[in-house]
Amino acid sequence: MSGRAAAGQRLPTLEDVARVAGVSRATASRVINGIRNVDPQLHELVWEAVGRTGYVPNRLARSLVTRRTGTVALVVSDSETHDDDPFMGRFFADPYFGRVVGGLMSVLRRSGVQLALQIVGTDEQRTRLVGDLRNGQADGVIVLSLPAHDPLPRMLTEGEVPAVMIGRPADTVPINYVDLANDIGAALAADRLVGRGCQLIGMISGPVDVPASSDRISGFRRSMARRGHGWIPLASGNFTQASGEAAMCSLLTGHPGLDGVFVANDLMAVGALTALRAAGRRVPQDVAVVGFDDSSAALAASPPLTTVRHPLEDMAAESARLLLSRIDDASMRVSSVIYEPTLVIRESA
Amino acid sequence: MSGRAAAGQRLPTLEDVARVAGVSRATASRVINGIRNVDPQLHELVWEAVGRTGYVPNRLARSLVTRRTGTVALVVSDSETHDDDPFMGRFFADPYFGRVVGGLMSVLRRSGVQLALQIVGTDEQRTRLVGDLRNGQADGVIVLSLPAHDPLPRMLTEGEVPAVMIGRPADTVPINYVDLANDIGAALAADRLVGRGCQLIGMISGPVDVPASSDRISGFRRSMARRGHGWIPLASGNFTQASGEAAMCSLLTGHPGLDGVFVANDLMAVGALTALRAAGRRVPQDVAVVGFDDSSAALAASPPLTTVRHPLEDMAAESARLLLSRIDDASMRVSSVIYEPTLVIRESA
DNA sequence: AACACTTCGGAAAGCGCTCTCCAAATCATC
DNA sequence: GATGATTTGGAGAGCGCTTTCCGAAGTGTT
Repeated sequence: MSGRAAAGQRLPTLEDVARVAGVSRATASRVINGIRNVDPQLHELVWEAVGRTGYVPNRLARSLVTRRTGTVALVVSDSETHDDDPFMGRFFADPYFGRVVGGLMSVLRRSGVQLALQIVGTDEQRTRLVGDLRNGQADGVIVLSLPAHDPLPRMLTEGEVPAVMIGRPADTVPINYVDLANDIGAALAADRLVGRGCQLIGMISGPVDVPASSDRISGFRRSMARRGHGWIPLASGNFTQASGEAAMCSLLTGHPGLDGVFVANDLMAVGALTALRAAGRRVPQDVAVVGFDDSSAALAASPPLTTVRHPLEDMAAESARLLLSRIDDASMRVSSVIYEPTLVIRESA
Repeated sequence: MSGRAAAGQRLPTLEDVARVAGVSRATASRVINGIRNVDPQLHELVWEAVGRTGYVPNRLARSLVTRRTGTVALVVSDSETHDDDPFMGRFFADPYFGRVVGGLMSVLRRSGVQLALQIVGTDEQRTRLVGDLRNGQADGVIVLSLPAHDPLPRMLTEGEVPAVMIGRPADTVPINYVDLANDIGAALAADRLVGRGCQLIGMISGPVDVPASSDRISGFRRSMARRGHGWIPLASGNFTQASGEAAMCSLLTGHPGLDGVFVANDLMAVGALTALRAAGRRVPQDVAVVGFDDSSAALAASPPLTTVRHPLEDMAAESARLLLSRIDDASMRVSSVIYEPTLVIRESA
């Protein structure tokens, strides 16, 4: 049907289509883009020529003039690390990243929008990124910001690049974001642990300077205080399984009577489970454990983790929708969406 | 330092830089791209103008003429499913995807190459994709092909698009690929299980029509046969945890005396562990379990899984290197790399 | 039949950049 | 100092596409 140009040849251009159809380039363009009314007869002729030549519009050329690329960038903003730092590897291996991509794609695919992945580690890379974006490299960006104080969000707003963050920025920046009510999630965990009758309840947190983490800490503390637990033992890790195991050990050493623990993410919770088992504590009989994220690790753990469900896919999808409408309507005011987590009860608490 | 153009304004172009520096566009271009010798004085002038104007080259325009985008596409080729099919979500949530991205990025980042994500489900989308690629949408592609018989690899070679597959194509296609010696991995598992003294050994496989999966089956069968186990009970799942649990149940029903099982991936192995526990079997005392992948689930499982380590990041990195050199040298012959897996011994076997 | 109004196709001006070609300038050589 | 060989800067032709502008043709009204 479609006469593919012999491989290796110059590909057919709009010019070729126009010639074959016997019309001007302008008319061919109008037909192909469905713009304005075109005589049905010519219309037909053009499409036939498209079929015969095997024409495929060149997106680059089109973007150059329309100033629209049909591409959205997912930028992962990392703090300055060595190139060989294995951290990024760990980040990608964590289901977090994939869930975000999946959520974004579920929306972007429908709109025929592409996703381009960008990783920036240094300020120089950030500057270059913003420059490229202002130049129309992508129509907008979804930002996944890892460092506690990231200059990127501000750079983006100043550069007037349509952007949506997943997770609230640490500093106050007028940028759209989609976030989770981390404090509510922590309160859910507190409820469960206290409701179960736990007396001495500890917490294993993530790094204290990233917003998602500090919100979980403060939310947990506040909620526990309201229930008469004025002080709770705290150990912090870095969201990895190993750090969770270490934190659990230190918690157990300082407070042997611990009978409940809230862990700020599932991966660390799995580590905590290991430490607990090694210490001869049964879960949930001796120590109840509540995790956070409801990642696949929660279900795989034994016992399966009671955990705060983080609707990450939904949040990512929403951020994509937000970005898309922001791209269509530049005048859109900054608006953000906060999702409420729910508690998934399994066996660990 | 850099005089940012007021936001919302037209961005400075090469033309502007040339004017400010008092040279021609051609000279400015040459200086910026470091091409040919340029009078050191002009050189200086141009860079100064770049700084003063805050000029950032427009990649789109550049790509249009150079026919190089500095972008590589990661294509996930899926079989035709409903748009709302949750399968893709599961795929992204699995660490497999993230590990591939991480491996690719570790190489691409260094070369300043971007990664664009593409998902194609229907043949129409595949056709459009190849068209776009031939038009120079990306310099090459890394293909992650899911369906058993995917037309994409052949379309890509016929379209002369530089491509590297991760995982061997099911049909014989002259395309570069990076794969794992799945059969050797299966043999490693067989060794371990037999070496432990297991008498009745079963296997839980993935879908029988995808190469990675069938290679594990045939490799395991062959290796077991060589050790005197002419026939092994087989149940198959679809690589999900739930399917692993179900498969284990059916295996146990048919062969209550089972004392060893090789599971074709860790996620299913975790499911199998659950089924085993429910059936009152201790692991590894009653039944030894060997998984495949060494994903994070293996370490999180209890007991931690003995598993065949799949060096996915390394493979992805290698595929990126292969693609990059293929892009630089179009004449490069088809060449593939096969990685050998290793066995990671933990507690489950 | 003359007028204003609308509809529609084509010519051509770019979008921002690279790169070929040419002329001018520089250098070396005898 | 004249000649040829080599550098080096600028003019301008595109890359493939969209879109403005304009004139020609068609429609309807008095």
